[in-house]
Amino acid sequence: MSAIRLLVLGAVRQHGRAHGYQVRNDLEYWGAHEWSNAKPGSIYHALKQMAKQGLLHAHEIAPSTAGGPPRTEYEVTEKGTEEFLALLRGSLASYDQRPDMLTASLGFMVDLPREDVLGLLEERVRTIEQWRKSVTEYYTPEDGPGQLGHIGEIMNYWVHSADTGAEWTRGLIERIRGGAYTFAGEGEPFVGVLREDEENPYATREPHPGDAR
Amino acid sequence: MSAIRLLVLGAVRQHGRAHGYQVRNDLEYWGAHEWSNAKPGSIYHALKQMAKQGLLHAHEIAPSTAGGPPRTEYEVTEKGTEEFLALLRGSLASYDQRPDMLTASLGFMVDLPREDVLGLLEERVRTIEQWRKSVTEYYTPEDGPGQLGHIGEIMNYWVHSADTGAEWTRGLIERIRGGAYTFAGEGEPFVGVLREDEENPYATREPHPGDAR
DNA sequence: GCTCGCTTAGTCAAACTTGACTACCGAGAT
DNA sequence: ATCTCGGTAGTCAAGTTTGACTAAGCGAGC
Repeated sequence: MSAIRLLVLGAVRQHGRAHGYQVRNDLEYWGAHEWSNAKPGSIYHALKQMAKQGLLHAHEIAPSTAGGPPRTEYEVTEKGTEEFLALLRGSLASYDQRPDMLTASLGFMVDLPREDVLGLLEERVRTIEQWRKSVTEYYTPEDGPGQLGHIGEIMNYWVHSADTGAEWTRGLIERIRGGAYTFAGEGEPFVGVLREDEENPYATREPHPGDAR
Repeated sequence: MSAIRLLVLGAVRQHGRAHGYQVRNDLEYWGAHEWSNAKPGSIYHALKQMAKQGLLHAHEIAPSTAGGPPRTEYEVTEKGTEEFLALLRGSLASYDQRPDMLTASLGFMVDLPREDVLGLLEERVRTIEQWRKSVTEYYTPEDGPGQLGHIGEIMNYWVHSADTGAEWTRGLIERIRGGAYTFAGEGEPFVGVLREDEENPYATREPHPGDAR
């Protein structure tokens, strides 16, 4: 699964009630069009689909005063909140090697209590270690590792990714355990969306070099 | 773009001529259903689409002797070979953070001359360094990095990934420069597909732990 | 001689993604 | 007065992905 549902649910949730264009602007503000598949079509599709599945509640609204077609506003339902939290926990704890999911869940991690996040990240480290073990066991032929030829580089890459990913996760755990950031139930939450009247300082900027998506 | 086209072109190319089920078996042999979106539907779709676009040439074949519906055999056209090499070079040189593309291109890298691969990997390192620079410049606010809150962890993760990715690439460059592996034009190529009569030792195995795809 | 299950080979609908496109309004320029 | 331009809000067709499903032959067992 892509990060689009997590992102859209998270954006609507932070507003309380939001229309598609607002969500679209938030995701652009977060730079999500750079590191995920957050394009207009995907966003509107996700909104409609999740409304159909009862994760969002859609309010039909009269034409906006600012031009353009009439807009629909959405609210996250209880079921939607559950889904959001499940997606968030899942992508913090699992090692699926998808940078978009991890990036999105880092952005939302403060919506969970500190202790929960620590537990999930520890689970993540365990998952990575287990994955590493299964890879090295599985792809080491009986005749010794030299037999694989250049295919061994694939395993080498995977193991390197797993090791550095685990190392980074341990660093994050330490920082969080050391008191960094403000988590759910610890006071004023971090504000990560644009207010209705606020302009987006990151709109229409040039892409990063080397982005081949 | 996903890795499916690169994988399918590569598989057909190594056979010279192959039908869909053969490609499907190769990809399973390579474990590609574990680390990419190589499922039956995607494979057959890619074959048909690339045939329509002239990258593959389709031969209609009589019903197989082994049961099942009649099968279609494919051959890579000249245009398809160009596309394959372009995809391969592109995914070796660019930093798109997609493990499936890099994994696939590591598997096929020996289809290129050694010097070409070295050049592409050096380009990869430069691309990563440039990307890292643009990220750190862009996301460091005027008031100092502390202002970002937990959002700074996203940048931290990206930078960590970039640095470890560059380091790994430098290691690979060294090994290849040191004479490892057999590249195009250097003699007997590595055989990476199943012969028609060979059984697949990796068929229907249990998934790796922690795979959340 | 018949059924059950396995392998072979591929199809299909539903969902998702992509990039381009539409339609509307207001503000400033002509 | 009207024209065009940029911002607002969303739609659409084409392509891709997913997971379940089909259909045909073969061999083991009854």
